[in-house]
Amino acid sequence: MYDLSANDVPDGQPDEQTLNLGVLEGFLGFRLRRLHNRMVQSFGQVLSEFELRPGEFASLALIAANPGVAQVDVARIANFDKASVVALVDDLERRGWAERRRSAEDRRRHSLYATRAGEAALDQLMALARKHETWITDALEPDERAQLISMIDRLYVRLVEEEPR
Amino acid sequence: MYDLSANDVPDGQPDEQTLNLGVLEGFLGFRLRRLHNRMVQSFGQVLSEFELRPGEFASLALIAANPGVAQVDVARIANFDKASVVALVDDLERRGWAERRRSAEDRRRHSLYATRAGEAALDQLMALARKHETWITDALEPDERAQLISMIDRLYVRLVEEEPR
DNA sequence: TATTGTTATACTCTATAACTATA
DNA sequence: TATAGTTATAGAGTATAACAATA
Repeated sequence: MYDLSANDVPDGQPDEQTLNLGVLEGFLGFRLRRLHNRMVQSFGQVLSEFELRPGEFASLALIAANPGVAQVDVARIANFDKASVVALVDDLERRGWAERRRSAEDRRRHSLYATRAGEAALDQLMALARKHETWITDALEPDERAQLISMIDRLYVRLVEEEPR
Repeated sequence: MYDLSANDVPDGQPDEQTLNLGVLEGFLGFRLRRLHNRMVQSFGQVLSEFELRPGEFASLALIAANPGVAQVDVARIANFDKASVVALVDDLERRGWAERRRSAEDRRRHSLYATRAGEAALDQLMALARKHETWITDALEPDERAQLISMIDRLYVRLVEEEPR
């Protein structure tokens, strides 16, 4: 097993399997990038048959859960730029999984809806995604998964609400 | 404050501030991407005076903590591709913060060393980074930070060691 | 044959700015 | 004036493949 934490490798003789993390030890950003990167790769492999990007998956899920939602709100919740959502929804429409309808109340807005095909696709995708997530989070104790999500959300809210210091 | 969790928005009337996360509720990948993205942005703002990429920071820290380390080991620990490390070390050399020396034992390898200037820069960078991290993780309870890192590491090890399912 | 470092290439994700139509 | 969506563009991050030198 990889040793991913600090250790006592003497200077000048770094082991091949283990490395001293030095000042990165206890550094959240480093661990987060590393994990996120692996998860994107792994998730991509699991969904490779669909050739679906994480952003499309997330957008489809948000649209299905919030019929009539505007693009700008999808962007805000998923932390996308509104320009990125344009391309994501383009893709979803091309697949026939979602559609834009001009909002009657506010004609600047596109109300987004998942199609029947989109709902069906989401079911399939979720079955795969849930299996994948379960496999990963089996590395945690039963109650840690909810704890982890709670912590991630609190960190995210902190970053959204205030300026970096 | 943003409501980032599920709620009872009725179909067809999604609120502007809150959105139903639907199947994404409890979905780790989604939360992780959102947080990671914000942290990269925020960290970039904090270190903007250095015009330093997260990868350079991590590489410098690993090299400083492991004098003589090979590029391939930096890549493995930080989860970079070995080709990416070439560019990162190029940058560090250009700044005068690190240097390559051909290894005597294995002439395929470049042994990496932080320079005095590199050590000094790392001190400055770490002061800023630590301040930033402290500000963010103040959103957590005192013992949660260590818990979080422990969980992230266990998830990462799971992903590194086994094939996705 | 396998590994280390390198180069070249391409693709995804994201950021930004400018534009339009609507409010 | 401000907002929603769009377009165009550029940059960062990463993955892949091929190659030379070395093991």
